[in-house]
Amino acid sequence: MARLADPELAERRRRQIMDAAIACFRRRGFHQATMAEICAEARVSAGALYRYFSSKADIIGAIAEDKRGDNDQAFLRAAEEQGFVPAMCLAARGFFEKFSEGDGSLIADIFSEAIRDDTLAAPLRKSDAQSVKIFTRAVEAAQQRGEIDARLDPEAVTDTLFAALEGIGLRRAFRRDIHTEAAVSQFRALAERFLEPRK
Amino acid sequence: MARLADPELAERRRRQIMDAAIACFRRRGFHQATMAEICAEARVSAGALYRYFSSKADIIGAIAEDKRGDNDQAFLRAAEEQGFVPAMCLAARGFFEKFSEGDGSLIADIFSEAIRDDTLAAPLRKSDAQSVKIFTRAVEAAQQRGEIDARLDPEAVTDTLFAALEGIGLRRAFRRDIHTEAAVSQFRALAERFLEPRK
DNA sequence: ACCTGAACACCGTTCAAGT
DNA sequence: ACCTGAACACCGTTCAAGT
Repeated sequence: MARLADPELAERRRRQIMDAAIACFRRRGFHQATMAEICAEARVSAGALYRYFSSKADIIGAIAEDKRGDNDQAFLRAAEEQGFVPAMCLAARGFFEKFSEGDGSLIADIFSEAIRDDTLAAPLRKSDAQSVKIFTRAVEAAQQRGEIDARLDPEAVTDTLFAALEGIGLRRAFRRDIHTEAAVSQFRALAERFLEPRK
Repeated sequence: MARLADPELAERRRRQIMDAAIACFRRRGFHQATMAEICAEARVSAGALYRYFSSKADIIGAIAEDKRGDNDQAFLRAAEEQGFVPAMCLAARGFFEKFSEGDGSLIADIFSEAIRDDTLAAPLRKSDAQSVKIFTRAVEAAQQRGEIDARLDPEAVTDTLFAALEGIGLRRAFRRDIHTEAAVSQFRALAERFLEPRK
């Protein structure tokens, strides 16, 4: 990538290309969508695109990094107002809705690219770790309020809940199951029993 | 695909190609591995390969179908001898070990291909449903023995445990976390609390 | 500096020709 | 019937030339 002079133009172009790419990936999936399509949708030439992104994988990486953490702050507020499990279910609903709208395979694609390509995975791990940190704080607060068993390790709880969320979402996308509320109930049943304090 | 005369030769060729493909996918991932590499590894020409598989996706579909359910019978026996959770953790260990050996991204690839491509997904859904059925029977037996809360829906339990297993495996592959035993413990903690009968 | 678009390299798939 | 491998179609990326 060449040196960029105007950071504001660069930011605008990156958004323009990412938005076009999101539209294309939604329609056809990461591997089916072609760079030519993305260029047409973004109304830039191939050469221009490669000025702002070093590869196709780089685009999906930027999209993933951009989207993650969007709802972290909303979750924190909800956790304090309504309690941890209801807030977590709210977050789960948002997540499952995205899957049903066709982002399901996009998330699977991101996983598979990130697992294979370390230069793509590194920044994603960083923003994932940030989300984990935020949710972990909410777990600790809920433990102090007695909502979550105090013997559970807060960070392990977060990671397990994220894994369950992603696993349920993937399996539903795989089965073409579009009943979002059923998925939320499934997740809630798991979370309640997992977190519940024991005598 | 042309009509095949000798079913035994056909089966041998398919195995030969699938084994070569597994080796290539392990080394370089589904999308990085080329058909030329698979042909070289299997010592057949491109034309010969396409006599037995209709596409690259078809190969990964056959591999997934072939591998799934390998351990279902072993699990059933273990569930009766040692109880449900220990047997499930044994299955989990086997699953996580595969992830650590580099099949992690392969499973992510299978998910992402299957979510996008319905002709690939259909047979996979069928064999997945069979595994679910087998594990569901074990859940019912464990409920009658009082190991699992009788109020839980057996099939939902199975699906949730599968989702957790796959989610934990994917996240660990994503984080380059190779501590299999830690993953098993994480899964066991979740499963025990999820399934435990309540007063 | 920023952009264009033709050219390049590569790869999945097909098919005419061989045994 | 079964196979070969060159040819084809396509796509991610680069780069010489333009403003």
